[in-house]
Amino acid sequence: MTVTIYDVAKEAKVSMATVSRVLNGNPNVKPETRKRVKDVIDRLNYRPNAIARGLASKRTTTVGVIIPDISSLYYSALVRGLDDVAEMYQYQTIITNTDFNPSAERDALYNFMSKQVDGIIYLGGILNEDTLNDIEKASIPIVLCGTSENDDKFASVNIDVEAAMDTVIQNFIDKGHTKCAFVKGYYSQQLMQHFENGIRRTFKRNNLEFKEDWIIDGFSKYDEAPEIYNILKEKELDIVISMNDAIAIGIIHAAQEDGKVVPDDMEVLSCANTRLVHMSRPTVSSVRTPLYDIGAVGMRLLTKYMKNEEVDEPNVILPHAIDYRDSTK
Amino acid sequence: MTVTIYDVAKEAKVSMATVSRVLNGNPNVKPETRKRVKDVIDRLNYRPNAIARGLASKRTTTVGVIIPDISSLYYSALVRGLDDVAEMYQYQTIITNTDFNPSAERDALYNFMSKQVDGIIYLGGILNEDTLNDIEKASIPIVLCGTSENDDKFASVNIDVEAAMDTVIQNFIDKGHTKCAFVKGYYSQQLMQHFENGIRRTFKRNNLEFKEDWIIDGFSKYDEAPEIYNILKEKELDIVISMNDAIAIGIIHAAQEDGKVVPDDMEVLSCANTRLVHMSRPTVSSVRTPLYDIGAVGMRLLTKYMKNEEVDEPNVILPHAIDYRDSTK
DNA sequence: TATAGAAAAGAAAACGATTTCAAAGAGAAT
DNA sequence: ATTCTCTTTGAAATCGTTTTCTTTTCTATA
Repeated sequence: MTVTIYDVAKEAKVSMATVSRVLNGNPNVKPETRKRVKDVIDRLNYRPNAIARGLASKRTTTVGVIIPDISSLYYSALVRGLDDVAEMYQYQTIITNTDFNPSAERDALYNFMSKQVDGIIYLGGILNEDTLNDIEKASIPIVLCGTSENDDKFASVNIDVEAAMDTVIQNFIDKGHTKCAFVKGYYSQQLMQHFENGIRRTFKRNNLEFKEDWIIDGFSKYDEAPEIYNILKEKELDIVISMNDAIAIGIIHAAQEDGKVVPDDMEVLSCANTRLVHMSRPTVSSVRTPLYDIGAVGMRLLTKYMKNEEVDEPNVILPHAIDYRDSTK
Repeated sequence: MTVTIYDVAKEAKVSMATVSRVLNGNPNVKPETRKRVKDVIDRLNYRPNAIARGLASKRTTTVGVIIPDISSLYYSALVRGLDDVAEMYQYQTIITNTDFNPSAERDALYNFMSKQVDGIIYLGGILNEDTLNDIEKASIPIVLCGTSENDDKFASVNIDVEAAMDTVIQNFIDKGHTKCAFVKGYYSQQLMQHFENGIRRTFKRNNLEFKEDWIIDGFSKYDEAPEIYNILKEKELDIVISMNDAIAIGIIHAAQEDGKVVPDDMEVLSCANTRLVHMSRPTVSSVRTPLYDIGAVGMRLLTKYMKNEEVDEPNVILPHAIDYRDSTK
């Protein structure tokens, strides 16, 4: 039926071991033998069974990816970066959406372990302590991308979000503002915490109070923006830092609907950096997070671990910038 | 080191076969034995090795997905639908981005075969004849989602895009228009062909000529829209059917930049149906393609094939609608 | 009490590769 | 011609399951 390494061996009049050597580029094969085997492989159209290979070698050339939601522009940009690098290094990815659900994350992780993935990229929420231990016990390399884990236990790739927020807020304060709304989004708690920390520390440094009720949480979609806008209006907050692009745009639209002009009557800045920021009018000022690169660098880092290469810096901080566009003055 | 089925068997004082039976819910196990084995499994924290399982059973609970670009809103929406259903049926997906590159598609397909996937979801361009034969030979179930393959050789899920275009164009013609631009996008040739066919047939039925140079091809990104707009202006085309949301929005913006008012001076309708259509001003009229559902239904269909269930209709056509928003009169 | 038949359990052969270890072959040096 | 070394090859174990085929153990009936 399907042609196996045994068929090739028989046909080429060598042992399975030799075929295996040819397959894996082992140099200890006489050139003529190699050629003979290769010819047979071509002729029989033989393709090694990756599952059998995985069982024997304990390597699957597969990496598991945990992600909240692939249909989000933010995460899919990350994933594209990570997939492209995986492809370069001949790995495939198994992606699991978890919507930040801890038990879904746990299940996914155990699934990965059972499928013997060579490594894991984690873009999720908070890792459960027990699950963590199990991953460590299985000694599967794992890299955290853009989730801003405090713990230096794991390799990670991020930007310095606190610094980014510091810059943004200082800029607003320098222009005479003393308050701002912070609209959270559908991201991991820690990531949001880091953003918040950045905002807080800048207010503090300037001896200004950051009021708890400037934090607006619990919204995740563009459609909910009018609701958010009403809250902003009520609280008389005309500087808005939104973690989410789509929500930032929604707030702008809601303001316009209300007869306001952005940025004259309200300034909006987004912390995400998807294509959307260019696609609204006015265009949205934002923190330039290199999403694709975070994914790419994360996967590159992971390949190093998977191939047991030297890693000089396990916690990578990528550069960021603030792009001021038309939604701010 | 890692605990295997053998360890469980020894500890529970049964054979591996019995443990395997418990694992797979085989009824031929005495309840007390079952309990004993289960207890040991829990105690040892045993997790079956999916690779070994795959080798022995020839089932991997994995499906391969071929997709042009996961970072596209269009495709990631499809994928989310398909992933959710896969998850329900306990399958994981391996996703490969191919950018419509035929050789990348081929490689991905062979990779899937070597990894012994239980099924394949294809959202790509055109399948190569040889590759096709190999898939058939390997008898791996495959479902085409939203790629509008003419061939009824494979199961598929689509909307009737020709009918959709017919409706749209007839509507424009009824309002007295006699020409329209058709801006292609980053989708499969066949899909675009189907859209084009729909447009053509409606013009023909109305005894109107559809001019070849109304077709604008070769653009894929929002940023390129100003260029497209210039072409439109030159050709004096004020009705624009864009296959891509982002490009539709870009054209609207370019028109506005040029002092025109959409829809008064130019009407724009998009064939894609991503969240973007709501997020521009004016909002974009579009064909309501149920992307998530196409993915979900496609995966459901695939599970039927993978479990050898009865399939009554392998070529599913999902309902569509035309949503007229503010970019058309 | 014997016994047929069903239910439960075990032994061992797959599955299709890699990998270890030993053996054979080929030259080179003496 | 013999020995030694290095290269090339093969035999067989191994990876961790499932599955087939027996064998053993029950249960119910005669």
